[in-house]
Amino acid sequence: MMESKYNIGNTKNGVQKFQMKMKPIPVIFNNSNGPSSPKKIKLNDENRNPSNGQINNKPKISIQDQRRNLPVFDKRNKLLDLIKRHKTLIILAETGSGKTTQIPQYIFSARLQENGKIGITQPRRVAAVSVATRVAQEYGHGMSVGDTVGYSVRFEDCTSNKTKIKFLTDGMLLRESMFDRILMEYTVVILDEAHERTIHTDVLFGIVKRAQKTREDRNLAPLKIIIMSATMDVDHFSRYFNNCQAVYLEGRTFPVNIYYTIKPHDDYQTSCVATFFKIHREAPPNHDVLIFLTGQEEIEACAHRIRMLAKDPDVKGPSVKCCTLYAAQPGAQQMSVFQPAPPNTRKVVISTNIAETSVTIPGIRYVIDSGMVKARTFHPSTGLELLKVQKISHEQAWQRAGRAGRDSEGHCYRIYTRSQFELMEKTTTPEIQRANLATVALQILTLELHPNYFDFLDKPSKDAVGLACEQLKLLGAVNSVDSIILTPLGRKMSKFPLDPRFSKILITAQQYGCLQEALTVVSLLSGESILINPVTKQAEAQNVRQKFCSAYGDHVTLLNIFREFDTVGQNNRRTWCHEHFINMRNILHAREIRAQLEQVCKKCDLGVMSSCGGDLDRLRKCLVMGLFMNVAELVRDHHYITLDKKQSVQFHPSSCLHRQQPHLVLFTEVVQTNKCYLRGLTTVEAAWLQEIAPEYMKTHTLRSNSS
DNA sequence: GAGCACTGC
Repeated sequence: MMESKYNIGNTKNGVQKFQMKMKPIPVIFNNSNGPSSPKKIKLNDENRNPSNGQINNKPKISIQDQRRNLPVFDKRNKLLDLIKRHKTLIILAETGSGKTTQIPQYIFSARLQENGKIGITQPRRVAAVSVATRVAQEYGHGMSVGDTVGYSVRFEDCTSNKTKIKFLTDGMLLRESMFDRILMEYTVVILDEAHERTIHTDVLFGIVKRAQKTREDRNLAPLKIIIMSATMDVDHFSRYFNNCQAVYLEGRTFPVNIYYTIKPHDDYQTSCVATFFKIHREAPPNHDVLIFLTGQEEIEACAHRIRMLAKDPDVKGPSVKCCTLYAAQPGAQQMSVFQPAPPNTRKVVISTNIAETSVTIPGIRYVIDSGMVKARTFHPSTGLELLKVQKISHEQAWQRAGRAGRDSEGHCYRIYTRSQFELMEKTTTPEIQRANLATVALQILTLELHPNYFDFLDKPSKDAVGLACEQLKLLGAVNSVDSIILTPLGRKMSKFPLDPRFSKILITAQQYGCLQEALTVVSLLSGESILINPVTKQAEAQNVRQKFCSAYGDHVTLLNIFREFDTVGQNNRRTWCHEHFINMRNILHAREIRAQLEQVCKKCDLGVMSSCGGDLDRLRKCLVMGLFMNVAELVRDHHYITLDKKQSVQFHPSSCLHRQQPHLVLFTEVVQTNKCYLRGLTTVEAAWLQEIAPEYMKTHTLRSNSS
């Protein structure tokens, strides 16, 4: 049997061998605490309530008292005065200041929004929904969400004509801006969590700045812009917004003691385990631990080691409840992280960076920070995506440490030395500088601007913008790479919340009579993977799903799975998904996406919902319409070369085609890990390429024209 | 025959 890199195998030998090297050498930390954080961290008054009020055994304090207890409360008048006087304001606010829930209410009570709405963006759906719900409660007077206070996220618009305070995801405001580029619905726009620098917020910076100027020039109702951020680097934001005013707001979190290792540790996984047991011996049982690692396999391996070691009679300390947390996990498993550990038990959560910002786990007193993260980067010169384990930035390190100080004083053990820390990057590279920009370029073009001249806070590279424009031209969204005018096809493409290549597939599906199938495939590609591949039951998962596999490849296989799922009755779904190793949350999500895309198709007058039934050539040709620049041909045994950049690649082993070697395939993506792998494959024929993408084929010739 | 961090429309 093959041995996994991380020794998860359950063979007797594996475990025994594993146990031999399981007692990790203790990691020694520097005990002088040093600065606990570059930010000012203030200790809570005993009587004060944490703003989120999650963990609190003290008598209930009224909502209005809680509001008054927030640090931002004392600054209310000063803030309102600043907001009144400045058309753009940066609010630098620490965690726990209450900025997100309070500032919109202050503005509203002072009627600064006049006849318009206050829009507040959040990078994540859950945040937009939960903050809106909280503010509606605080606002009181029997109001429920959707009245004065509402939210708007994908698939869920909870607003009415009475709504004045509207929380929405940054992606949602970006989409709104494509219908009204000067955002006349709003008189105040607050871009919250700006320091996270999501690709959507970055584009919005340019859009609100421009909207403000345009409204000024045309004597329309002014647009107030408020940027709320936790970053220390205000100057950068301020310069961009014409040297606007910035104000600092202190927060309320508990002190976190930081420990660095005395010497560097290359095997950060083992060091994390060792550090956990050091804490485990010393800390009271109800003090929980959060460990940051990089990925699923590593996390499961680490969990296995901790569970094994915890059973060791030599190990001192209470019993251990070990949970893992990563996005690809089935929902139920994720929930167990939030359940408190039984009495006299220590909970340890091993997580990816999902616990950095997206998920808050109550009760964490200790954080162990490996200092590493798995990140996706994009290389515009090759068009290649790279998934790579790399060092985190200072920003991320402080964010991780802060997770130990949510409810009370905490501790953070960094599995790196102080000098290693000093060498890390200060900030995380903004997403816009490491992503495929095709969608962003299309969005900018809807504003009749050229992506080369868009006013970015931080410009993406010329290569990246060039590649995006080139792709849009190949797809027919523009007539030339310099054009700022979208073709009718390009305008239609911009209506879809999709990568332009996928929009193209849907728009042309009608002419191949396979819109139904195209919708299904694109929805499945657009959401997260529906396949679950547990490390220990991989063969079983692949066997049971074998019946769905198509000789045409992965896209048709996905279609088969979705079609079968649709025939399963509501009551049997959960069992069916479990038996077939299908992620139910993700397949239901894909179905939601499908419904939304179908609506967009109808709005674009794409005609009746045609189906190709069993004639799957039509679907495959239709996929070529959008993905002709993603084609690879066989050169020798299992080795392929991409038509576009002549990159040497292989099929990813998870593909249902990986044992076969068709002459020509199209792929959804190429990802470089240890090797360059193609994922999401469909076999195609050379003649189709000539027929469907004659322009492209003029500059890209196949090695062999025999198909 | 090997491994896919995380959001969002």
